[in-house]
Amino acid sequence: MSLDKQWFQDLEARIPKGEVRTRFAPSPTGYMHVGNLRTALYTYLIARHAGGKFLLRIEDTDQGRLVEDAADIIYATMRRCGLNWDEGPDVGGPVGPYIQTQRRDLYGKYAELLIESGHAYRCFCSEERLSQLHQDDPNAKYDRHCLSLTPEEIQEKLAAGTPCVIRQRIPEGTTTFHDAVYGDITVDNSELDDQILIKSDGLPTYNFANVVDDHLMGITHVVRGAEYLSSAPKYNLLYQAFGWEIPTYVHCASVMIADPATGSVRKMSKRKGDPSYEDLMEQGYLSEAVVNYVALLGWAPHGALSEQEFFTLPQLVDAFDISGISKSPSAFDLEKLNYFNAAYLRAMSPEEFAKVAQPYIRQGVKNPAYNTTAIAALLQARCEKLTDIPEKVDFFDALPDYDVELFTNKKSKTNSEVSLQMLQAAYPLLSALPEWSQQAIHDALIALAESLGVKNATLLWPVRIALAGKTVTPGGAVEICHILGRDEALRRIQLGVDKLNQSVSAGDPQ
RNA sequence: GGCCCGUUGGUCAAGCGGUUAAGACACCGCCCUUUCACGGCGGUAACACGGGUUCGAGUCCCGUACGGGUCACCA
Repeated sequence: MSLDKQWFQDLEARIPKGEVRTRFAPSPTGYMHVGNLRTALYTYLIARHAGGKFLLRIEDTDQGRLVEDAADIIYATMRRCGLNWDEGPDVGGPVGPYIQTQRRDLYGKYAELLIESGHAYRCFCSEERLSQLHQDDPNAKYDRHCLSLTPEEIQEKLAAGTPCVIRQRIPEGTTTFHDAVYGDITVDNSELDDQILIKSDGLPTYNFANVVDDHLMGITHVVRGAEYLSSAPKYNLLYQAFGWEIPTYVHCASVMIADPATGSVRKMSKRKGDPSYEDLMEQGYLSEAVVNYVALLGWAPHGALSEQEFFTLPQLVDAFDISGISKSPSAFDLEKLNYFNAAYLRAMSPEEFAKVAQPYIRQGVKNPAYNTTAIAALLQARCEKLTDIPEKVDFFDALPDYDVELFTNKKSKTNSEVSLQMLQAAYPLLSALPEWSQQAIHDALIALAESLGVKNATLLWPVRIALAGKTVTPGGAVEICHILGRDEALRRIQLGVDKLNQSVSAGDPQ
């Protein structure tokens, strides 16, 4: 087979030079995992920080694992996180196509190049033979059975249509590669297998497609999970065999999660029920909060910024630095994400918050008479995530069947008898209030407490219990009273009076 | 098991030869207060272990232990 030099030259001529170019290269097999998201984020930040280009490439060479619509989920997630790409499957670019199956013809030609230069060879070994080899010694590498085939034998098998793969020929010696996070790493080539470059279906393996595409797309920084650290030497050998410039490797340690079952940490895994980005969104987290939190899982800014922990995406772009990436795995902590999310919720303007909270409030409060904006105002400082909302506000629709014991609170100095007196005093006051505003209700109740000679809490505790039927509520007695409206508020207070009357007349001990 | 990587409080982490070893989450206490929060103040808690190198080591080197990764026609 003769190779068309011009074809290669044309392809190479398209490679942009003189700018930082990074790529996120997911395989479309499912959802965006937290570790993936972080890798995508760092990849994006490195490019943007340097004023370079960020590309998206879909690695779909495994026909057996394709998942319908998985690529769309990736696009949507990336966009929602603000990780916009300059080149990619849907937006095009100078070095496309950006989907590997659409580039399938090209990998074989490059593999052919390697065969010509002696860096690769065809292998006709059957799956049976290979599995037998593996059975004999599970740790064995390929025995290079096909390396000794003569050109005639190869032609013969090819002509006969024997399925074959192309393998990388690993040379003798040692290989050293440099990683921006881990430094120099040297391995003995005897540790390296003659890995398959082109599968028998003609498609490249991940390792090969990655190298070819990264080169052809002008990628300067290869950012990926640390699980690829051990295959990096094979990459270097491939780059060297082609005579290509080796990119800067940036390997990122795994994202772990505490496993309550074992009391230790393990790698995050969807299969074990650990949340993906999509799950977190469903659970009421804000995308900005997740991105901010995830950025800090395995990276920290240096110097003056080392105490800062709240970053917008543009601020991350500005502050991000590869040298701040951690070598050791870090654990995803939902508690801390909650903290970030709560902080983001509180930092929103009341209008913004009311807007995002509205659907969640409506899950708990169906009655259209109740103003969701007013309820939102009470909620803003009181929830860590949006999904906390419905159960916090359900008492507006229906007063729970609460226990009379709730009226007794030591700190407020209330018991059933005191509460009864308070409610009986509050009822006519509220009933006669000329204006049903929050201010008017507040002033009237505070004045009542003073005239009764009790502390505010002694009056307000029972009122709030009667109105809400629960000890913990968003907002105090005044706010709830106002939102419920006069009729409903009075009805509930009367209900409280009745309940207390029964209890007191029954002679219940305090 | 071979090879590679890692190890600062429960968690995220700063530190890059000389510090009383930052800060944040969580936890505890106090204050504020109309419940719960929010906010404010304070507190408990860490350099895995053993050898070196050095006047001096969390910081450098070597072991040990523990943890992780990887050894596919998966990515």
